Amino acid sequence: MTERVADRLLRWFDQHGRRDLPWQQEGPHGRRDAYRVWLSEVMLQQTQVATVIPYFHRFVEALPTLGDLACADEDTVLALWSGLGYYRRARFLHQAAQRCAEIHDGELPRNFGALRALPGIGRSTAGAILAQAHGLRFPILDGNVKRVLTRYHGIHGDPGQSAVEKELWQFAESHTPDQRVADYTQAIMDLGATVCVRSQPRCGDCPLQEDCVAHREGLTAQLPTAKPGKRQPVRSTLMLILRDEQGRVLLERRGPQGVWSGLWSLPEASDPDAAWRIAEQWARVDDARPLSQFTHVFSHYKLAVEPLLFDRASARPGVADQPLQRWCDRDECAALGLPAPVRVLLQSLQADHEESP
DNA sequence: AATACGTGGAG
DNA sequence: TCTCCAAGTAT
Repeated sequence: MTERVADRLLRWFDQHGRRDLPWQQEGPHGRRDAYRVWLSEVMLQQTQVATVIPYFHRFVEALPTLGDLACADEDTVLALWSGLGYYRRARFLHQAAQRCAEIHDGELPRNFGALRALPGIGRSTAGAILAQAHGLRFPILDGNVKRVLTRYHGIHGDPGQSAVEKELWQFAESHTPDQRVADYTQAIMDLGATVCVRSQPRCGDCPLQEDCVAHREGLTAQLPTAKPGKRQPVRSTLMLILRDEQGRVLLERRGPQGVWSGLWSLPEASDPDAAWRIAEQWARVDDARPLSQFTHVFSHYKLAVEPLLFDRASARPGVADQPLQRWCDRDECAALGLPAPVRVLLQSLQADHEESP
């Protein structure tokens, strides 16, 4: 009889697991802080550990408790998230914190149903929080676990398909032990992240090698089944950089729908005529200076961006003040959530502005 | 069920 | 340069 999966993973974890991640540090009561575990789990959705770590440090330093998050401005939250992507996560996180303040006595619930009902917390994240923060026996099924389980059990088919996913959840549930659930959860993720990696897995170092179907049948390169690729459409936009004498730039808050929702970004136009109509409210159209174009890649399309710089712009009398528009200097930009390419664009411009004023 | 939703690193 | 996709969730 082969030793069960959980015991092999836990033994491997004691030797090779990651125990120094910032959200694993125990609080004064010898228990992990559920707020930090939650924050880390949300940041880690579709995002790698190395990317998350600096954002996590910055975030908990600025907003150390769930109460701090609940009371924070959305702009503050989005500024802390700026560059991490999938900004809906940040908005949901903020909303969930406010809901905890209102109906859960200012704490994250320890009940699966209540947790799952909070915005941005799905089945896997709810399980991860309960397992990591409270040691409760709940399975998780993230990308790491999917990779390990599809290979170990030899499961073919796109893991995004509901039938495949259902089967994976059943295996995830059945492997989860009663004891050391937090360590087990971390162990299977660590195995996926460091040994059972997507390309060229290190099967020689794997504690599950002896009865892994994919290893036995030479299928590690075929599993998990890749999802059918799609060609990404290309959209294009003009971004207007309206800059006044003090180097302040006009920003607009984006709506709640679509990409970069809730972030502050540059005014955009689909064609030059539309760009002139916007720009002439603030600047001389003659001052238009095209900057070098670039393409920004999203998960589902590409965006070809043509930046247009208008110097000597300023607020004009007669042009209605819009609450969704504001002129921002460098410090104000730093305090707002900006799309990554916009932040880069403005920073490069800032350097330029300081060198040759 | 299929799609929207960011960004950066790896190969 | 290009493809793939990483600690998923919501609609």
